[in-house]
Amino acid sequence: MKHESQKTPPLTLAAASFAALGSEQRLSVLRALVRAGPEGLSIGALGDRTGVTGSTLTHHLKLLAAAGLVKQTRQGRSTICAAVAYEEIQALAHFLLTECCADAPAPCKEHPHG
Amino acid sequence: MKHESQKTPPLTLAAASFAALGSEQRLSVLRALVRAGPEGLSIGALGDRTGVTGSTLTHHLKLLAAAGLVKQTRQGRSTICAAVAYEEIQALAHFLLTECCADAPAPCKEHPHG
DNA sequence: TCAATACTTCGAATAAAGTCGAAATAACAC
DNA sequence: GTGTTATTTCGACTTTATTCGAAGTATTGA
Repeated sequence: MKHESQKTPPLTLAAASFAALGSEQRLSVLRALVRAGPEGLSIGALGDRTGVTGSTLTHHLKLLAAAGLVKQTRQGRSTICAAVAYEEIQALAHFLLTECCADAPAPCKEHPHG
Repeated sequence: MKHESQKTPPLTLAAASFAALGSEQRLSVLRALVRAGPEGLSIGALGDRTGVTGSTLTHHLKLLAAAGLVKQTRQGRSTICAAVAYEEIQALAHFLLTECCADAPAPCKEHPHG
């Protein structure tokens, strides 16, 4: 933990973020957004791609946005969603692994500590 | 990320793994195991550390084991649990990010592809 | 053998998520 | 203004998860 580039979210937020990823529908939605890159996709386009109903999509996207995995912006009458998963996933992985082997009798060599 | 040993789990398993991480109780249990390192902890020791009831712990650990995040072995009358989260988390992150920007009009430079 | 320990399984209660369609809102075209 | 498109909110319902205690299964030690 030399430089502060990696920040670990608090337990509650980390759990909420993992939970947001813990649904097949939301996971495929997020993957579609990751594929789409920074320009994102509208809710409608996501519906076309995933076959999920509009109101359900709105609901899922709100969860993903609350978890910080997706950023939403209004553009005319469309809502454009873009994944910010890259940084988030790194932070989540860091959250889980940052104290790896901290209580172990011998320090571990396999797991590089941040 | 040296050789091609990064394998991406199928959608269903990935979602189940993320869901297994999406509970504060399970997340703190797993973090205790990550802290404990490869020697792991018994269910009883986990109960002492987290204040979770035995049968509930058994239930949660089964989920974590099914997701491949924890490995359980019987040792006498104790069940020893150890995190295998490190590799799993890398694989999950890879699952989400491996096709990053694949559909984007311009290839992205920020996100290194596996 | 009997009793104690360490978990696991079972069953049932409560809580939370997921899903949908219909009505509501908001932006645009005319 | 009216009508169309895109999304959101609402209300109700179904499904799934969480949680617990009591009873059950191994394992060990006396």
